[in-house]
Amino acid sequence: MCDKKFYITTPIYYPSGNPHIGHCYTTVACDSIARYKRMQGYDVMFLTGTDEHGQKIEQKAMEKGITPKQYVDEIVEVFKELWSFMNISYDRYIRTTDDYHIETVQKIFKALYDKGYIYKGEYSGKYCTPCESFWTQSQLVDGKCPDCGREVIEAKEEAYFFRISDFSERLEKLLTETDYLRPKTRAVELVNNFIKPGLEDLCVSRTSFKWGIPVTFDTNHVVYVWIDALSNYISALGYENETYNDYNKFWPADVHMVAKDIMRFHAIIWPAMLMALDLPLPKHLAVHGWITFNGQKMSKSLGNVVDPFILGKRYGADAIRYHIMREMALGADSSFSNEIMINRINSDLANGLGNLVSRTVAMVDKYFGGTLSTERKEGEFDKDLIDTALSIKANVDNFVDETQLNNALAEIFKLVQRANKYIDETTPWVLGKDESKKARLATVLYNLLESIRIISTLLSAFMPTTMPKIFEQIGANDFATYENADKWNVLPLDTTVSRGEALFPRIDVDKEIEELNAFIKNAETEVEEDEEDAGLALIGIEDFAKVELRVAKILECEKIKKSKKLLKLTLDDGKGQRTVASGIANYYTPDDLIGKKIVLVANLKPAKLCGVESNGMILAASYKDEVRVIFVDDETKTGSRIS
RNA sequence: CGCGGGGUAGAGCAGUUGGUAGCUCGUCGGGCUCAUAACCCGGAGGUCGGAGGUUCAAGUCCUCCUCCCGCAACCA
Repeated sequence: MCDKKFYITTPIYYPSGNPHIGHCYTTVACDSIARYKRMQGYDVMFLTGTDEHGQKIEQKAMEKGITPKQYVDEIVEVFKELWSFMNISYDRYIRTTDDYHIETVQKIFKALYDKGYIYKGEYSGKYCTPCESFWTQSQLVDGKCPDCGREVIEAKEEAYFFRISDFSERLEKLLTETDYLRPKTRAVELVNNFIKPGLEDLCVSRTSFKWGIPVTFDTNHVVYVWIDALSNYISALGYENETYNDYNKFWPADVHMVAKDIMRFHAIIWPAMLMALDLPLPKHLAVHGWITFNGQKMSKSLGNVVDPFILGKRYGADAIRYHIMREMALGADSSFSNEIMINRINSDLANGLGNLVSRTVAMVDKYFGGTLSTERKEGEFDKDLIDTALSIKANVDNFVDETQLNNALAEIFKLVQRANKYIDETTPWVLGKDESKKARLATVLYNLLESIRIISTLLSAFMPTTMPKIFEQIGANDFATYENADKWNVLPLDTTVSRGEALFPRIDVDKEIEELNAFIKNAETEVEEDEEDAGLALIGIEDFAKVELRVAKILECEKIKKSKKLLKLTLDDGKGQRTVASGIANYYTPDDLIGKKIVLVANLKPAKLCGVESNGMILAASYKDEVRVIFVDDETKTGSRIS
């Protein structure tokens, strides 16, 4: 029994689609830290899960004609399958649809209400009836719905609010004066953008959809995402429920790891909730960037979503884990491309580590028949190798504690390089030719085995599948412990090795990239098909007739200064001139357009965009990130109706 | 003047409190042959975005300019 505990969490993921490499990023990092801490003897709680409520899930389920619960059940299975595939050692998996979580959330909501931090108010927002959505003043575009551009009405909806503003000062201090936020550079951004302008009370309930946790004392309302999702970190420990009872043991969390898009909620709302509940705050919020693919943010429509299953099957889960963590710098985005990944796997894992093990074991096999003789002879170079080997554990410890996994790995690989160098320095193949140098040879190979033992022990948290294979090969099964990772002469003098398969086979870069690109192409095709399948509902001719399409000529065109994407077009619609703003500045220059004839939607309600009043829109075809305006040939009379 | 981050060798990045500019990959040359055509050593390659300023000394501090990227706003 030890009193060292460690609690680490991933966010709970939103299962509105299948998991991708981005989900892996956070989860693999947490898993490695969790494993490392377990190795160090901590009693670890590693939590992950899924956030399963909300309007979007409700809609998706409806589209598929199943219940929301059925819908999330399916996707949760895929998540769990992926975690199993990636060898994720979570201790607990929370689903916000679990009974105990619901119980906790309801109690928290009530408690905050009783304390006066939640009050019933009116969401006197702007409401767009067709979209069934509320918008804040700042979201409105010229007072109109940002989604459809129609008039919004002043509507009032009953809602509950959380007095988050009560905690402004404490939050600012938390962010700027403590090391809660990692990296801390983000604190400025948060404080300037959200705290300084004044925190608005947060709307924490909804009546517009039903798929959520009901407010016990007012069942028209369901608890909105903030309180529902964030509470998972304590409900999973049994806070205010009977299912678990290790809240006292594990709370406060040591690390919440999140991607930067949800930093805000974890940096502001979650601490505020805990303050309101009078609970201790988590120790650290580690924020990492996104994985970008060839410099672009990953997205399905760009067809660059990396499927972790495909990659894992080709290169092994550990190789993917390694690459993700090696590239991951706290806070920064890391670019992902098949080429970078393959090169990394080749140079670090195949050429560096894999080859080191291979050549060492092969030599023990070749010169000693697999079992080292026991006589020894020290030599130069030994000390330097041993010093390096014994120093890395402490450094890795520090990096892991600071959630700098890329640096932790770099530290370990310093020893890989040092050991490879040691082989060159000591030239064991020369020693092997001289029977009188057997003792020296045994020492050299032993030192290599010891180095590999330390390397593989420390790496076992990061690559849990492959490292045991190394233990096996170097005969270290009983000795590869954390305690031994800064000790020397641990393996028996007459240790026995056993050759095995190549740990990380070298990858043929060109061939693989070609094949991976083929996968991506296929994925793109599927997306296309999906989009076609998801076509709109049928309409009658009378609906179409409501749209007034006319041929118009572009008289003038200029960029709208305040905007990146908008061009301001002056059109002749046959009756007179009108101005239209169009988001095509990335695809066309004014010169491309002036004098051309295009199709105008003439009866669209006006809207103001970046200060320009737009009367209508012009038709363009869009595909992926390509946009082409529909031009009409010059003979067509300006102003003629299209039907 | 909305907020923030960044421009350092071909690419990707480190550079703490100002004091000889480093790492990984790539490239070129050499060494070695135990090993997964792997390993080891060395070279080339940077006026550290630009211009001023502070200083004995600036990638590192100050000012201005410029470009890029996020957020926000916006793709009628």
